[in-house]
Amino acid sequence: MKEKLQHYISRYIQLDDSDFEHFYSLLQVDQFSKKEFLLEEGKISRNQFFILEGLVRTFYTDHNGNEKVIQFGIENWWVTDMDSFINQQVSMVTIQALEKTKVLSISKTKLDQAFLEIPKLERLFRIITEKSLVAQQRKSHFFMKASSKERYLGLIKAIPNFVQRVPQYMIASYLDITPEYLSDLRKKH
Amino acid sequence: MKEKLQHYISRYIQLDDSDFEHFYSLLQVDQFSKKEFLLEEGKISRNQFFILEGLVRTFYTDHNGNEKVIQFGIENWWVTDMDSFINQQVSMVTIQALEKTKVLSISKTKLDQAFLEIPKLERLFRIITEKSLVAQQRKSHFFMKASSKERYLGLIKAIPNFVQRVPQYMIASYLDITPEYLSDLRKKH
DNA sequence: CGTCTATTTGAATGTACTCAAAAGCGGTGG
DNA sequence: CCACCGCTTTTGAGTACATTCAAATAGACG
Repeated sequence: MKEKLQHYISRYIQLDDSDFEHFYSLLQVDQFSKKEFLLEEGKISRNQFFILEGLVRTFYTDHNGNEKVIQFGIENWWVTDMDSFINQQVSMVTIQALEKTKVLSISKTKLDQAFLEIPKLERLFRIITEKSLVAQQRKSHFFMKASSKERYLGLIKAIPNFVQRVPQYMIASYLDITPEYLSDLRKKH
Repeated sequence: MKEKLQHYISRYIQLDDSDFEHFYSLLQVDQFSKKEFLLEEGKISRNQFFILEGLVRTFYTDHNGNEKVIQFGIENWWVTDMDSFINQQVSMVTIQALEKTKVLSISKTKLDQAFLEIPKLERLFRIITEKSLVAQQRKSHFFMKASSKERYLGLIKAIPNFVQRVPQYMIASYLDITPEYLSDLRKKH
């Protein structure tokens, strides 16, 4: 738990034990059972979550009342609605556990405090944010570039075992196609 | 020039004059004439650019040889291909000036140096990166949510005067529709 | 003024959607 | 342990949105 975070951090910056302990003391361990919400649409995202184990999805509800998945989050990922978290505005999205999920969470207030008290964290979160940005851009470009069939094949190639942990209609939603059409694609290959 | 950057920075962090001068000394003023490239596909993005004046587009070339615009950049924006810049990998995109464009540029090496010598810059770039991430996400979500007609209307509403500075086929490309279909949309409203 | 580039028009086509219904699957209670 | 219920996936028909391709028209610039 502690070690998982420490190991994660060590991939990006060097943080001595006392700084790490200090940071860790600002975090809180939380558990969410299947279907529970980490964040709900219409509320403000007060926390950023580091996933220790489990699986979550982020989705919004469109004007027809359909839930559209925009991201999945797994072990060793930070998740939140950045727009809501940073600007402390009402969120347009919901984050929900798809499995029993254990996280470390930190509030906006405490994170801001952490930045002041442990300057090295600025670097860590700069790097994490850069990684997120790159991931987000790669996703966008792939979606623009690829046909829906290629998107599907790309996904099962990129994270094969992950597809089995998630119902197909959520995969379809993530790929931005209807479940019916995904079913078609699967049949034809 | 100097003042533009200073003013921009002051929106996010407080930086004393000596730190600012130090940072500024690592920057270089560059000018690109219309159609010139700030970055070319297949090369590594060595620099990050702060646009002082002018207009650029970022695009990639798809398998049919069509150029697909993924972003425009204007005054007071930092542009680069983050994926290529951060990981110093070959870039998949090209950045081109659409007008005579004046920028401040900083190399990866110098920016890394700057982070070590002026720790406050970590915070500045963390914040800038967060802003970019949020902008990128807003764009993605809007594109997922809205129909192509809504995307067009949204664009001309968001940045009306900007549409006139850019040929229509680039707008179409940015909206991820064909120029023919955009022409249709415009006719019908 | 002529040439090159950008935009519009139109017809044929394809990709993906909607809606309705059937089939499959998994968990729960009797 | 089986039967049923609810949820998920598949199937199919009809349709809409957006594309391709070719050609005509308009616009910009030297």
